[in-house]
Amino acid sequence: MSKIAEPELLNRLTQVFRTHGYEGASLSRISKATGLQRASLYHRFPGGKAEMAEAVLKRAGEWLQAHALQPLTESGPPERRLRQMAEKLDEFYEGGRQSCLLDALSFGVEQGAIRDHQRAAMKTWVDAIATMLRESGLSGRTAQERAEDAVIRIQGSLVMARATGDQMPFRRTLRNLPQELLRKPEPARA
Amino acid sequence: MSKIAEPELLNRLTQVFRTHGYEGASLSRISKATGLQRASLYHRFPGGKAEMAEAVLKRAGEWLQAHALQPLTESGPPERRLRQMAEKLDEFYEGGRQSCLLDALSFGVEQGAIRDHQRAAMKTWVDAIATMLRESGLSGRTAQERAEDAVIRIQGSLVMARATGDQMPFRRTLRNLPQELLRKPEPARA
DNA sequence: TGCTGTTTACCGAACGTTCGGTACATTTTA
DNA sequence: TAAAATGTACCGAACGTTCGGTAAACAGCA
Repeated sequence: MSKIAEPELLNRLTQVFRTHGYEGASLSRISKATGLQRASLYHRFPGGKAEMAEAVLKRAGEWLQAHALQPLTESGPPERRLRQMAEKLDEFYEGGRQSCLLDALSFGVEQGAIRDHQRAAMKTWVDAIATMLRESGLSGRTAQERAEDAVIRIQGSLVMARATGDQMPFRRTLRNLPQELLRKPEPARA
Repeated sequence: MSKIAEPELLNRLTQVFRTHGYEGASLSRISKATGLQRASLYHRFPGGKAEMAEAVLKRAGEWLQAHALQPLTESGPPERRLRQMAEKLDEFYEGGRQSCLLDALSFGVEQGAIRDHQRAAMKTWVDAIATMLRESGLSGRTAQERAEDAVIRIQGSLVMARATGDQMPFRRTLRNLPQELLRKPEPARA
């Protein structure tokens, strides 16, 4: 059928968007990365670049859901479940060498489906962690804040990794994530 | 002399780069935002867009150094100094509504002066916090990691703010920053 | 002071290139 | 052979950049 199969095509598209952002992901670059000419790309994605970005976001979201978030809902000690998530995130972001699409595609994209998708993905991610933390005994409010904190730390360490070229902070963040999230809540301060 | 003075010019340039990233900051957009025609921009910045981005980075770095990092070196309780930094960061990022240039300009920019500048800026920032934490009694290693953590949290919460449109996580991150950084180090775990 | 040459700041128009996108012919597959 | 997938050739628009030139401020000197 296709000279290049859908999954691999999406892989390469993802790579381009992650590296260059939305505006930097020109059709020339995409064409070069995928081996498909402009017209062939428009055959696969009649909606053009916007549809490519959406497809890439959708797929990344599905992968994360299936591999990183799904373990959170299973049985076993909470710390273990969080470690599984961290492991998958490490894989997804290639140890900090790859950017997050939610960051890369948040510049220059005004509104529309892409923005909506981003917002929803972020919420899904936070909610999944928060739900798990609540089931582990944390209060609703603490669980929510820590879940946000977890995503914040991951995103921030990816930014730092990209800006400095050093992946260590990212890996350390992932490693410390489980215990940070599960630590005893400190009493409210004066 | 100038129809638009240097500081205000840089303000508007900063705004464009923050919002759209490097590739998204087209000369048309910059021209519209500054009120200067393309050619006039090249009078101010003979090096073109790259020089504009550099100038913007330089200025942002100087502002942060003078307003957010300098208080860290002064006298007074550490927590108070950190609160002053957080206050200035809140101002700089307009409560989470503005992106960080270190993030925005990290896509699509291959290498060269801009990349070097980013790397240096990130290091300066982390070092300033780490030095202060060390002076507050934290061990060198803990201080370094927590300083990285601080920057990570700020960057991450900005990403989240941008992706979700909600500024609360950013503000909460800033508010909690001082106590998070100064809390007693936990003993090494099993 | 008045004159003159230089500098500063800006602009309109155009440069060649690349952008995202399309019509249509050709190849591949079933 | 019909349909699906890909390639060739091209479009108008926008890209970053440069050129030639204008108006005003500034300089030195009589």
